[in-house]
Amino acid sequence: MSRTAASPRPGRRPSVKDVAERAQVSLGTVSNVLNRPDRVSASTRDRVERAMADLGFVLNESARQLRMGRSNTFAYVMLDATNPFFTDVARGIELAAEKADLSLFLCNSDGRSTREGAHLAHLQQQRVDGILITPVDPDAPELPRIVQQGTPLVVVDRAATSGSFCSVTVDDRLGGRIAIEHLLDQGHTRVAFVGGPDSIGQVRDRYEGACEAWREAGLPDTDLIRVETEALSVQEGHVAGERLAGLPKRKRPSAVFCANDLVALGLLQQVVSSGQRVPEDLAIVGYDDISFAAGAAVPLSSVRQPRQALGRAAAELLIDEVNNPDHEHQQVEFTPELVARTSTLG
Amino acid sequence: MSRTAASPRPGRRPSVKDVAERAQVSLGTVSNVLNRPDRVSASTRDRVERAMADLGFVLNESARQLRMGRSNTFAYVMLDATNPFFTDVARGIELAAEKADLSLFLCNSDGRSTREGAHLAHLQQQRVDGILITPVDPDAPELPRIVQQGTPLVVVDRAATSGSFCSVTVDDRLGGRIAIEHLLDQGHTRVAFVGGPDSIGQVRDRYEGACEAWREAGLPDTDLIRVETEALSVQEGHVAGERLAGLPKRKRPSAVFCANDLVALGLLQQVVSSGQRVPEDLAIVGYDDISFAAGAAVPLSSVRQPRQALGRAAAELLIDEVNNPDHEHQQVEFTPELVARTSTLG
DNA sequence: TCCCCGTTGTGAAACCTTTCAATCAAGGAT
DNA sequence: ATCCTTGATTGAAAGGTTTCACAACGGGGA
Repeated sequence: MSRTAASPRPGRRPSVKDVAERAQVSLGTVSNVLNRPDRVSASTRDRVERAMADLGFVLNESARQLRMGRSNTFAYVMLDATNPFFTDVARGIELAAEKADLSLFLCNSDGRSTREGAHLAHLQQQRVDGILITPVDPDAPELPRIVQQGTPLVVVDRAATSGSFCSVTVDDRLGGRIAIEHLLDQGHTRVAFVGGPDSIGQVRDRYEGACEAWREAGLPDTDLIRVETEALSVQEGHVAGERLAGLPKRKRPSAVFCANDLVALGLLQQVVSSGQRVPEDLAIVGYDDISFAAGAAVPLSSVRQPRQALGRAAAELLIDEVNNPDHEHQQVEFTPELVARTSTLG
Repeated sequence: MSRTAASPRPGRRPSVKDVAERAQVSLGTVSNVLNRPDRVSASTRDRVERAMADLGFVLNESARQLRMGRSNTFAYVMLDATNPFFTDVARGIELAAEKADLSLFLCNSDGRSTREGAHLAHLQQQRVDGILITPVDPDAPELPRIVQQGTPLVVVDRAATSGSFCSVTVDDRLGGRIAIEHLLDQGHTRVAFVGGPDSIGQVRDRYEGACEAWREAGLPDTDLIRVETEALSVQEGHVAGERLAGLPKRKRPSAVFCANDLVALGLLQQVVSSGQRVPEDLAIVGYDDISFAAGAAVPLSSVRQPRQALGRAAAELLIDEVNNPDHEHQQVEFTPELVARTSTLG
């Protein structure tokens, strides 16, 4: 392949100054064409616009930001960009941001604190107007520090512990509770909770909710089995399925509650392919209701979270914080909802 | 909730100047601490660093960029952030970028040209060092224009038509061909191709490859049925399943080749839930081999693309273009590979 | 004819950083 | 005592934009 002729620019890119020169106007006028077109006569405006087109002028956002002190940009630091739950949340944020004429950058921490920290530092230096984040650790001291240094921040899908920012969550304890109550309704008295690691707050809360409901039903603690996974992935669901199959028959649960749908789908696949029937031999309920849940060959019952709404609410809180001097930090909590499908209903 | 005491900053954020003042050094020295720490004595360095910490100094990236003329940032404009294929590509890009000490911003065009255009304009203004993009339309005149205006660009998963940039692709015709050849091997003589809309280049190419293989096998064109969908989603796969079921029995295919895995999974679910067996009644092969494919209750055969490698290669080409004055544009093409699972093997 | 006002256009200052030539101090060699 | 060298520090310029006080111009009213 041959290198195509490079653009004929003389090293530097055209600036407003160049445009001004070519259009025979002052620098300020060019800026006016850009920002207050009404304050400049039609004829000069034309001239300036033609000059911009001829030169291939592209405004330098760094310079503008430097001058203006704001960037009209939000960023969302996701915990796991490959989990459909988070991409849906991102979609909700994006829609709200678009409506408010803000750009949105997505960053992926991939569950690693170091990567998260690097992203945060960079975003702060970029002077984004606000940061949305689903943090690896919501108690990390960086978060309040960032706010304190002047960049507003909203935590998504975890509760704010520090009082210095808003948060938007779904009630994970309640989610755990309704999942278990549903299984109890179906007559199950021996159930496994599959998920982990325990360092993930969402997992802890869902498990606790499950325990509460279990105890209230008067069932013995020992009949709610805990199977801990190393991650919330399809792969780990598979592994968990094998571990369950290894249990002596009488200890085996008749139903499983998975900490998220990825795990549930992995488990489902393992269970079905090993010849068991779902839900007759084993009922399964997942969490998140990602779009693949309904599409599984045994449609998966799941605890639905309002994913897009979650994102939208978070973005709106941030927008308020940026624009409204009387903003007060809020903790918004959504309510999950059980979607019962074949995997628990026979 | 009460508003927590705002940070005690006096309106403005601390700049190097403030740091310099507090540390009793000149402005240039602070910059040296930041950029060439070796060129400043240990004692002053300490003093400066303490001042930075005390003031909560955060470097202003806009100013730096303005001065330096480069941002050390790439961006990837994705076609569909909710499709696992693209998030995996993004992951590959991210890993390569991280290794080269570049930040990566992700943008989602969501298949809409207008959104894509808005993102591109904004990125150009931000002066990102380079753009990776899976375009809605690879022939859009914006792409060469952006390059011509000085921002290098690499097209991902589509071939470059203009000679002004690199591209990284997977051979979609070959992918279509091997999918069909696999089905022919299994003895199928009546097959449907499901996917659309036809405006998507990937869909066209895969279909053409399929046709070629079909003709070479000497089978009549009419026995390769075309079922066009409105999008490449799980939902649309479902719809397509219903349409197939509506065909008179003798016209019904014994196997289906889907343009991507989302469609295949939707179809699979519809087929299974309507009581047919896979692959006995209907064999299914998908495309992309996303992680949910292996995890489907009938594990899905699929044409695997090297997703992460695709992203990595694209990022590396862009890095070369940015750093190497002798860079020559290249079209890199990867080869897809069939992964046979239960959905075609019984 | 003169004054005032509204409309256009101007030019310099400010935003914050990096760079580079120049200065300064101190110590070693002559 | 003087000169050189080395290493540390300085100060000013540059980078592209927006803003704002101001000038220039023309026209309407008195």
